[in-house]
Amino acid sequence: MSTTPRSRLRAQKTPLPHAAVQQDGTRRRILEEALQLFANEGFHGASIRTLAKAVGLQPSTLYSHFPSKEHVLAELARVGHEAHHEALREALLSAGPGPVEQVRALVRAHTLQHATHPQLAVVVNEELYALAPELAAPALAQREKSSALLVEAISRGVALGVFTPPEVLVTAAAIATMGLRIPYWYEPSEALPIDRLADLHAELALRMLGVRLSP
Amino acid sequence: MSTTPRSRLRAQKTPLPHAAVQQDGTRRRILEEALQLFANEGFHGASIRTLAKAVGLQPSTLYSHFPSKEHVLAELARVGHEAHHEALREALLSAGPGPVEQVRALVRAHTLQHATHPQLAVVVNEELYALAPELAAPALAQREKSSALLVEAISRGVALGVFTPPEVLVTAAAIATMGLRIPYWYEPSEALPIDRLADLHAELALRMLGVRLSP
Amino acid sequence: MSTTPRSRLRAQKTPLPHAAVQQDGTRRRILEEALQLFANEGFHGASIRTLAKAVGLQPSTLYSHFPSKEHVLAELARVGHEAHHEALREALLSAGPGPVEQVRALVRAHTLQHATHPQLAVVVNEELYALAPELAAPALAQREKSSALLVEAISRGVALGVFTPPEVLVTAAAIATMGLRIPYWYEPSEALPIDRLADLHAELALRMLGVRLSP
Amino acid sequence: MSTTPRSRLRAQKTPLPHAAVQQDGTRRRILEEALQLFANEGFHGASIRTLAKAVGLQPSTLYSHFPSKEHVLAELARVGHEAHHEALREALLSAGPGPVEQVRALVRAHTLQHATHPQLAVVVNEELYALAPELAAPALAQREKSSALLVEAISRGVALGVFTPPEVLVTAAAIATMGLRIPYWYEPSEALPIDRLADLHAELALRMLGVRLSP
DNA sequence: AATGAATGAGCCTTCATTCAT
DNA sequence: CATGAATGAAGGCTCATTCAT
Repeated sequence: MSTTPRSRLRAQKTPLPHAAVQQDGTRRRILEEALQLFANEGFHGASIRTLAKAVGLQPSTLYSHFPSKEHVLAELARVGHEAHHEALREALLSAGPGPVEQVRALVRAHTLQHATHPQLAVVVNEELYALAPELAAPALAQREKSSALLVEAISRGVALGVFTPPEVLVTAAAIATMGLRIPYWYEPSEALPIDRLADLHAELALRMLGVRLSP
Repeated sequence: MSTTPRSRLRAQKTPLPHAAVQQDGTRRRILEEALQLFANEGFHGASIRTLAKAVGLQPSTLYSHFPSKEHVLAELARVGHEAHHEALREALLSAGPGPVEQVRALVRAHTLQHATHPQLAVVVNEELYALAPELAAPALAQREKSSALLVEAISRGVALGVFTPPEVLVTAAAIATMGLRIPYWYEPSEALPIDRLADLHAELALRMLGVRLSP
Repeated sequence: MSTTPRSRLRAQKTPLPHAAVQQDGTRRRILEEALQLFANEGFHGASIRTLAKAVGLQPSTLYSHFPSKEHVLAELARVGHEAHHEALREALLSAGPGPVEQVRALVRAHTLQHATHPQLAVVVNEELYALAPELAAPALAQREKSSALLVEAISRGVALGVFTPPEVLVTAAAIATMGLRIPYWYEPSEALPIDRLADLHAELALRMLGVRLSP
Repeated sequence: MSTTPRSRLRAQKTPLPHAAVQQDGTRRRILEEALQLFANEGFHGASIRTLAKAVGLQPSTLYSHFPSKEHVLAELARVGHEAHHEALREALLSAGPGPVEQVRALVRAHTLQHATHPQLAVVVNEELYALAPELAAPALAQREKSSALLVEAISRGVALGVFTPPEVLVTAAAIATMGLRIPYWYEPSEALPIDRLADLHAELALRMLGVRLSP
């Protein structure tokens, strides 16, 4: 009854993270367009034909670059998780040794990543289920490692008596979750620039952990 | 390369909320099975054939009960949003007049709803994009009203000087978001029963709002 | 439902006949692999990609050696029919002038050819229909000449009163047919070596023609 | 370079054997057209689209009647082998107890079957390789049983001293083979009607077995 | 000779849906 | 209400082939 081009996100087209930039020309263009399509219409909702048309190729040509539609998603998942993990790791490295600084750094990086690459965040978080287990595995492993970084920082803070969360894992989940929904409601604006959002999320995270910053 | 029955949720099959129980037998069984399928495989990933088989009917028979596949999703969305909104309203009614009590009641109800009906939560939150605007509209309207309830409670607390969030809307989003991801990681257990999870989320919400409960 | 590598023949990989040996290296390797593939999976069932992989080349490279997939089959057909015809001609030359000796020589050669080159026999006999008429024509012409050799030998035997078949053409067809099915059931063994099979078929042929050898 | 509608057989369209006549209307028409197509262009050379068009249906409609293209072939194989086996069995039943009569009856039935249903014979003999093993299995089992009938009759004749073949199995193979190639060269004519062909093949078979009928 | 990207037609099959029964 | 045959569009993917390098 209705031919509906509906879109899941408010975000405009955003570039791939640096991790994927080095890829060869056509392959990269395929990834870029697939990112938009999978983000907006879902993996199952986007067709190879639509993707090919978006890239300006014949459907069959896609198979010179990826062995299947699933592999395109798998590559996006790999790129997305890698970029995310790298961002967290760098944040941790440039933060001081204190748990407060570290959590702040982690949350800021997490937030910035999701606000800067909303489509990638959505695809990586919502469409992974469409992947065969063996193709999803690498991404899931990296995801585990990323969330461990936060849990460890929190645990150290608890051990040091700096953090007093009501329960560590539930609180860690709550903190990580704040970032995940960003693509669905947030749009950068002068009133709320990305960097300010990152600060706010860090502040909220620390509040959940029982840290009182301003009296 | 892979024949993969992959599932998005850890949750087992859960019943429809009371709001949908009154529906006629077959129609209700269709909704129940559609709920499982849309939750696990996505709206586009689940086919009318699969749904029919799950219900024990021929595909064509579904059209005696719903005018289209989209309408099945729309009905689930209606039911889900209605149940959710109703839960929030009741929570608010049975809470006292204080903002702390009200936020606690709202967050608890929000959490309970998502933990008790994880499939419905997922379908309602992730699959609405597959609906034509006119079919999604009622659900989106109700969603607006629901989130307004929280924002209002927070705002009154701010006005009364009870709450001191760093920023009202971002904080409200963070609080609401805690609930939305529950289906993806939470499973009821003795160590963390649903009611305890609700308490924890309420506590975390109040912390974000600057309320110090235990000294 | 099934990913099935099925094979039509029991025969292992066999070499091309001498007639084709003189061909240049890569071109010959293409013919050799095509022979296996066309024999086992049929002309339409084997793809240029599979063939290229078997040879260790890219699909496009095949076109440096043959103008099309059909031409590969045509060349196999040519080689096969030529080798077959050559074998019959040589057999006839080294046989004495008597019809019995000649039929024996022809049948033996026919049998040996089919037992020694089962793949080629299958391709040449079963896959020719996949060729455009103009490409199939040379092979069909040679086939005509080959079967004429047998019919002539028989006819002379009849004229001389040595052979008393119930009907010349049907008997000739029956004799020729014995060889054609060899690839489907025969495997060389100590109990039934190729040469013995050839003798048996010759004996059977002569019996059909009414010749009583052993009293 | 060439769009070639080539045909493997000289035979015109022939009906399905009685065994398949009882099938429901559309399903049967699919089988009938598939028989022509698979016989003339091979299983891989015939497409679902071509088949659908020949039946006057949409391609998708075929899947209301058969779960896959392979299953259509499997059903033809079943029907063909069943009809063939049935013909042999009936021939044996109406023959007297003597080995000569029995071989004559078997060969006549075998020949009649192949001359009357040439396309079925071709499909059943040449296209079975395109079937997944589990789908081909029933047909292969029946084939085994059918050829056992001939071998048994011959063996009994040998035991009784009536037959003196040079070697039982090779002779049996030669006898059975005569029938298999009929579709490729035989066309019913006044000069050589089907029944006469059957007599000739029976005569040739008995000659191979060492039986001298007319002095 | 060989490559790899690209093509356009075509592959088998599944899709949501309709309709006569 | 329920069915089963039918539809027409679209699904992911493979086909043989071309061409610039």
